[in-house]
Amino acid sequence: MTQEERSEETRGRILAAAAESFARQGYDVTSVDAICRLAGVSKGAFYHHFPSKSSAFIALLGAWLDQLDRRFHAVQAQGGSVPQQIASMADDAGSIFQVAGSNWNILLEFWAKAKAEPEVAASMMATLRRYQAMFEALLARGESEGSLQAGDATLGAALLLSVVLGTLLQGLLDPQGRDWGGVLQRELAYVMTCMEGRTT
Amino acid sequence: MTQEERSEETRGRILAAAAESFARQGYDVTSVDAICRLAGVSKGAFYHHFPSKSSAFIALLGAWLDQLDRRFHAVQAQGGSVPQQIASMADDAGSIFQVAGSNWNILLEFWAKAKAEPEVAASMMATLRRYQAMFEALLARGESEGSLQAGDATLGAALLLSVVLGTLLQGLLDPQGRDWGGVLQRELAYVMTCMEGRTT
DNA sequence: ATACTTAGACCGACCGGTCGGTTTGTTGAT
DNA sequence: ATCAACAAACCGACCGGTCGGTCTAAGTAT
Repeated sequence: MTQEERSEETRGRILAAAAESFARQGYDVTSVDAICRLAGVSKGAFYHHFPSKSSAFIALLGAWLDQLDRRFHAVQAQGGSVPQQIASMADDAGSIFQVAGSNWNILLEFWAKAKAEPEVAASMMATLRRYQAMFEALLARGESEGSLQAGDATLGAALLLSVVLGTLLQGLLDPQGRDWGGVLQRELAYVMTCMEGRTT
Repeated sequence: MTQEERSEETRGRILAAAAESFARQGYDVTSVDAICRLAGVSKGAFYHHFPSKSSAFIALLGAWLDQLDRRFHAVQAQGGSVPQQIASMADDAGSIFQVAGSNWNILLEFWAKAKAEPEVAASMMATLRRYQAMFEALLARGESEGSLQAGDATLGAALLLSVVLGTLLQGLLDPQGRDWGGVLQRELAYVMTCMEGRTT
């Protein structure tokens, strides 16, 4: 294995260990030593790849948002009517709930840290606003192609975002409570049928 | 001032200081010393009133949930049709967004800590399920009194909860972004008009 | 091919400082 | 006098980050 490959793998192991620890215990409770232990790596290695503990956190946030974007664009690339695309996204998001041991808990950490870490806050705000704009554009397109009469696209986009985030939050807080993937699909289907015929 | 009054006031000051610190910096970052400094009280006083830092956190969570319950019941006690009551709750929840410097940020801390602290997790799950049940009952009542045709009350209740939580989350992450109180009101109004005429 | 050099990857002991919690002492109400 | 209410010094554990040193892959000259 070349040096670069090895280096990249170590970096990846550190990030994976950090993600798991942050998701399970939270950022502050997780010590750098614990991350290194879990990654099977020394502290020196950690600080060779990251200048600080928080920089690893920021890196995770970036990777996470990138992955989200890729999912989003994959759905949009496959085409279809607007209601179909939204249903697709609901399926996609829903399927994530079922992934056992997935690290979506780290989302709570991102959200919680946003109020103290300006960089996290900025990322989160930008992401929220970007998705709001994307949903608005999607609804407007649906209106123009005739598959929707949602009325106020801004309000509709906010509603869709709220439903997704709210359901996600409930799923994180009460994972065993219900089949949240299914709930999200049905909620969005419900809202979409409303938007398919209305004038307000 | 009697001893008991003085004691109660000190306890209150500690709780208020803890709430503010937790909301602003987060639970783990906040030191007991910082709480005491903010409350103008010594460490001895803190550990006289609370056996541990986390017990103060749990006490705050309990107080918070109690306050939420009181708001909820106040709205229900004033009567009115089901759609009116939900609009009332939207107004009530919406007005909270405008309260400057309110400590609703502590909600993020409660949510984040739920994954590591079983007691917090249990409280959160129980609260979510209780409100789900209350919304279900409310929708069922609306159906029986003829003011609603929401269809699946379980789904409808989940939808309402998701909208509220999702909007709340967005408001916490991007407070300056929009008038979230107004957004919540309009979102709920939108959903309610859907529920007023439908058979699915 | 082989010996030598170099630079990045990695190790792990260590440090200054902080934190949750305890202990001991003091005060004021009853 | 007694005891709850508080103050303040104190303790041991731990944490983020540093630093001198080691190892090894990759280049270079021969």
